[in-house]
Amino acid sequence: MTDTAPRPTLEAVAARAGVSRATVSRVVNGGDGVRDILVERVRKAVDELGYVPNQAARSLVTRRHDAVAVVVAEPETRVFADPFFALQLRGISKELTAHDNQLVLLLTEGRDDHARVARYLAGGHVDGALVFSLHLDDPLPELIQRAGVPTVFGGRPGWSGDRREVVYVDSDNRGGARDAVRHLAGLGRTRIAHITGALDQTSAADRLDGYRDVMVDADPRLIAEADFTPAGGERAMRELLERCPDVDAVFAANDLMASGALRVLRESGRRVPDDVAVIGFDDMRPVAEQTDPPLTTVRQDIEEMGRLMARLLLRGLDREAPREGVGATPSSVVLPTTLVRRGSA
Amino acid sequence: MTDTAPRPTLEAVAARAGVSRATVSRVVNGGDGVRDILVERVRKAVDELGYVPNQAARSLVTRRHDAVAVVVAEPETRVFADPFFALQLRGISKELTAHDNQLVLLLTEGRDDHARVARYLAGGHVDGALVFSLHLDDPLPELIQRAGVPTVFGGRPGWSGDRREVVYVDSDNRGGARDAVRHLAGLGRTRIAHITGALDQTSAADRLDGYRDVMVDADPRLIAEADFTPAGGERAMRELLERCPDVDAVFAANDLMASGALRVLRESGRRVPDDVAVIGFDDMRPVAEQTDPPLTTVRQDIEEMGRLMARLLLRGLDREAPREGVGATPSSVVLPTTLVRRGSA
DNA sequence: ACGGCACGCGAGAGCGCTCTCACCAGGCCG
DNA sequence: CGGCCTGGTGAGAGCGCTCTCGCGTGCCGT
Repeated sequence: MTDTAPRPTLEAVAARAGVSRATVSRVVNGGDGVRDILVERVRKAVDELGYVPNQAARSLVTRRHDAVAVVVAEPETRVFADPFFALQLRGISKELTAHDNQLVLLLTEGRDDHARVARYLAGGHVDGALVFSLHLDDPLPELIQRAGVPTVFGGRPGWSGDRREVVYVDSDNRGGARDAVRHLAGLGRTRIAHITGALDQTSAADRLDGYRDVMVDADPRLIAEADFTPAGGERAMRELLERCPDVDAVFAANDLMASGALRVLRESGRRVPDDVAVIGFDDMRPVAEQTDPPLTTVRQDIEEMGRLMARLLLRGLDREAPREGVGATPSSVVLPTTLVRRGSA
Repeated sequence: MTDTAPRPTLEAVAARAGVSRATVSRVVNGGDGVRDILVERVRKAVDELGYVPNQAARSLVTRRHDAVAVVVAEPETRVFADPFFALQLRGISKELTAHDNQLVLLLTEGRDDHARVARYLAGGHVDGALVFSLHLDDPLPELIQRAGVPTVFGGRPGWSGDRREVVYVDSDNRGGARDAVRHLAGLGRTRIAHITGALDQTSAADRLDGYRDVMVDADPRLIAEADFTPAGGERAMRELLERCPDVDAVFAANDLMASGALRVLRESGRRVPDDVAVIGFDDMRPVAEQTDPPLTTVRQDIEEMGRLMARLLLRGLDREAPREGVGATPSSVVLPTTLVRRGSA
């Protein structure tokens, strides 16, 4: 807990290098149009003095902050409980760091915080925002969009976004689900059940759609609604066994629920995968690799999603590829998933 | 992706309210010493114009940022893989938000990033830092301390800190370990083994110390070194069974390793807890509750740790309890742990 | 040889805010 | 009834930086 020493200013560096403030500024910001001799002198002075530009002063005039807000809505929910969040953040962080941007984290708890976040974003403290919001009825995305801050969403927002373009990055939930179910079908399974996630989240809804794409006229009793939690998975599995004792495969909308299902199946005396094949979603390593048997699951590249979100946002901010018409208004990206085969299917 | 509209300035509000900039500033910052009539007028003008203070301009003069950096070193390691991180962050976020501070997240990957972080902190962009660094030999804590930024560490840093006071928040790892081992002893177990965490982390070392406190002259073969991962736990458990087939209890330094140990014990035909009792550490719910049998473990209040770190830092920054001599220089805090009994011991 | 034209550099005007200080009322004391 | 405080207000000087100008210098063309 020490006090900050008085920091040298541009003026000080200028004096030491025997040039004007303007020249120091030029050097510090790239040094174009300054003779090499002077550049050298200034660099030396900067080093000797340990000069670091005052970001506040700079932002005041440039109106740029080189900072991006990451908004995570309602972290009580699943995002926060699993490594998802950490991985996305890591991807985001890497990308932002590579472009010298800071990451300002805003976590919201409940509706009261929405206003706070909106105010902060509208306050122009950051150049843009990356927003994670899971629930269909979450008012946050719209609030943010209205704040007029360039934004990229993590996961397809439930909200349709007027006519303004909403940019998001998501996994191919539907396609991944299709792959999973097709794999089960390819194994010769015919009574393939689905344990859904919380259906007020687009990811859960999309995975259900993927399931239906393949199981075109599936027995509706083969679909059990749950909530992405292990306990929910257990409950759903019990329901399924009761309704359809002949079930021979289960596609759970995430690994946590799949692990719950696995437990119930074992309790009921079913062998996995012999009697019932099980597939999860996410490829949450700590869970998927530790279940018995190890879980076959649909992997999504979480870290890459984060990185991509940041990249899209920065591109939109003209941080890279200034014009060229190339990335003027970036559009949403849906990342592919891959099926990871382990023991359970 | 919309552009930010031109934001009203203090001047504009002043004009509209028919007062001077100074008065508006006073009102915005608490409004002491301004007649109620004027306060009212200014508030109205602020609302009508949607005025939000420009933080950059404010920081420029106040030299305060109302922002705190959270530095997470080497997130490849365990912090990042489990909900730990998310929970701490949540605690930190809550506390910071309550005091109107922003959270700037800095994740470092490898040594190269150290300099970057140090530079950032030294750059005076934030008022203080909360630092998570796990490894004994990590140079980061020292770098940061030298940057002269008020800092609170998460977990006891391995580094002793010259003579400057190092402030940290930690769980009572040693005490928690003692409780666990005593509990096992209380169950009548005599051949109590310990699976350590990565011993280059203070938490692992402290838990080992706690184990030794109780098992004063334990058979050294009862101690197996591992690394906090499930695979490490499995390996260690196998070693233990080989070295000491008569082992009747295991205290693992975290839940992940305990889950691995559980698997190996089952494979070997041992019943838990009948033949071998098992205790973990952390109380990572998704793991501890899902093992078979559910894991008895030592709980630490992660979120509270985060909250406390933030509180200590803010207090050190004079954000609360300005003088009074009360919290002038906050000192480290070690939070108690509690034993959570489930099925495994 | 002289006018023009780069190019390199410095002077200076702000960016939007805070904060000190001087000023002007009143109300109080002597 | 005048001097003096006191509390409320406004004027103005910066905080450290960027960026536009305009002024020199050296170099080219004719």
